Amino acid sequence: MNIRLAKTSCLDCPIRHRAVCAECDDAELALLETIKSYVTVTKGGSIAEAGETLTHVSSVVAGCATISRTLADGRRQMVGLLLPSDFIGRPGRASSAFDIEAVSDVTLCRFERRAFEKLVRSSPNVARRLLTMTLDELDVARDWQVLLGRLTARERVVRFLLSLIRREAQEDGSDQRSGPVELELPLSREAIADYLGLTIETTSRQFTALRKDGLIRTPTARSVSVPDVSLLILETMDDDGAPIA
Amino acid sequence: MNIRLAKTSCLDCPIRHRAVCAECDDAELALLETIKSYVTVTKGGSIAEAGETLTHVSSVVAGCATISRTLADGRRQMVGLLLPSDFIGRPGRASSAFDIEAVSDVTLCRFERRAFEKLVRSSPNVARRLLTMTLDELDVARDWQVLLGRLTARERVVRFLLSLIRREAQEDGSDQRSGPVELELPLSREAIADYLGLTIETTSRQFTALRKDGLIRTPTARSVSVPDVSLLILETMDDDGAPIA
DNA sequence: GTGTCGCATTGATGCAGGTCAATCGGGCGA
DNA sequence: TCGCCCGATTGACCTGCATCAATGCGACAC
Repeated sequence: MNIRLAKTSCLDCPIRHRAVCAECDDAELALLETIKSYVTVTKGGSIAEAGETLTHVSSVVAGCATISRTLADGRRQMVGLLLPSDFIGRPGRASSAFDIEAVSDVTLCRFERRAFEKLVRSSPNVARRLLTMTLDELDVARDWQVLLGRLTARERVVRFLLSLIRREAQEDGSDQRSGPVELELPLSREAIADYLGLTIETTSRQFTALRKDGLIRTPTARSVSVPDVSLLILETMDDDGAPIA
Repeated sequence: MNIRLAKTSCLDCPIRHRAVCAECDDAELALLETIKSYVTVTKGGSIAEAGETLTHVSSVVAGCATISRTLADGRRQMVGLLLPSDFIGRPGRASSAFDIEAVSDVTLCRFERRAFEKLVRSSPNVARRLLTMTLDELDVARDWQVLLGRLTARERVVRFLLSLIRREAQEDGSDQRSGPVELELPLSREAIADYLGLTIETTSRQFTALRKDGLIRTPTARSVSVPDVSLLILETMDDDGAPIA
C-alpha cells in the first residue's frame, strides 16, 4: 500500500506555492527538505484511521483523499475532501477523529510529527500558513454544514458540481462563471452520496434529472459535461435572481 | 445595542485561562491590555453580518452568540455556537462569511483588528493558541456535519443535550457520564431547530418524545432535567452497545 | 465472444420529517 | 385581574428522500 519515492527538491514541487510551505523562505525550506519523505498510498488504501496514533503529518502532492466517519450501523458521512496542497494532521494532536482514505493513488509529502511540531514552533511562516489554511477549512466545513442541514437533494448535487468547477478554475486561474466545462469526477456515486448526506439512489436520480433538464450531460458515469455553467449557477438562485446563499 | 464597559484587568478575567490569551506571558498580556476594550451586545443584537467589514476581533467573555447563515428564502442553518472564551473573527480576513448574533446579552473583549494582527505576528503564544482553538472548532464543525448529514431527529436532539452537558461539565471540571443533571438551555426551540437542521415542530416533538420515554423532564421550556445521563448516552449507542460514532 | 463482477440506474413503495393550522400557556403591561 | 403576545406544543396531512429490489452496462478475464 505504501510506496516510498525518491526525494524531489521542494523547488520543483507542484504544490510549492499553495501548501503549508507556501510562505517558507529558503532557510525554512532547507529545513523541511531534511525531514520530509514521499509516500504513495494506492487507491482505496487508508491514510489514517479514527483514533489511531499518527506518527506523521503530510501534504497531499497528487491524488484525492476523503475525510469521513462511519457510524456503527454503517451510515457514513464525508466531512472533508483532500486535494493537492491540502494538509493532513495537526500539530499538538496525535490522532485524527476521522478516517482518511485514498480515493485515487495519493502521493504524500510527509514529515515526522515531532519534528514538524518543532518546526512550527520555530518557524512563524509555517505556523501562519497553517492557521490560514485551517481557517479556510473551517469556512468550507461551515458551508458544508449549511448544505447538509438545509439544501434539497438537487441543490446539493448542483453545489457539488459547482464546487468542483470552482476548484478546477482556481487551479488554472481561469474564471469559470459561464460557458461550457468538462469535469472528471474524482468520486464514485457512493462517495458523492456520502459527501452530500444522501443515498446513492437519490444522488443518481438527481444526476438523471439534471441531464433530462439539459443542465449537464454524462458521457461516462465518471465525467460530466456542463454546456453552460451559468445555467447551473441559476439553480442556486431563488426566483428573484438573488443567490440562495 | 453596544454598551461600553470599564476596563477590567486581564488577571481578573473569567476566561483568562481558556481564551485566545490563555498562553500569554505577562509581557504579552500587558500589550493586550493596551489594545483591548469591553463591549456588551444586548440580546438579539447583531455582532457581525455576513460580508460586512469587521474592524475588531473579540473574545466572548460572557453570554451566548450564534454563527449562522440565512438563505434568500428564509431557510436558516446555525454553524457555530459561541460561549465564553470563544473567539470571533480571524486575522488576515476582514469579513465573516456568516452572521453572528447575540442570543443573550453578550460581553465581548475586543481588539482592533489591525493591532491584533500585528500582535499575532509578534507573539507566537497567541498565534499558537489561535491555531489550537481553530483546529478544535474544525473538529466541532465536522462532528456537526455528521450530525446534519446522517443522524435522525431524535439522535440530533440527544446529541445536542449531551453536548451542552459535556460543555457544562468541563467548565466545573466535573465528569458527567451518569447521574442526574439540570440544564438551562441557552437557545429557543427555533434556534435549536436551526442548530440541528430541523423544523421547530420536529424539534418540539422530539423533546416531547424524550419526555414521554422518561429520559428528560422539562420543568420550563428553557430548562431540561435529566434524571440519568447514562440513559441519554445509551441512546447514542447501537443495540450491541457500541457507540454509533 | 461470453461470463461475471462492480458500479450505476431505474422502479415501486414506505416513512421520517416537513408543512399548515389550531391551541396552549407563561410573562407582562395596563 | 384581565387581555395580549409570543414562543411552544399538538394535530392532520403531505412529500422528498430512503428503502428494497430489479435491471443495465462497461471493464476485464478467459
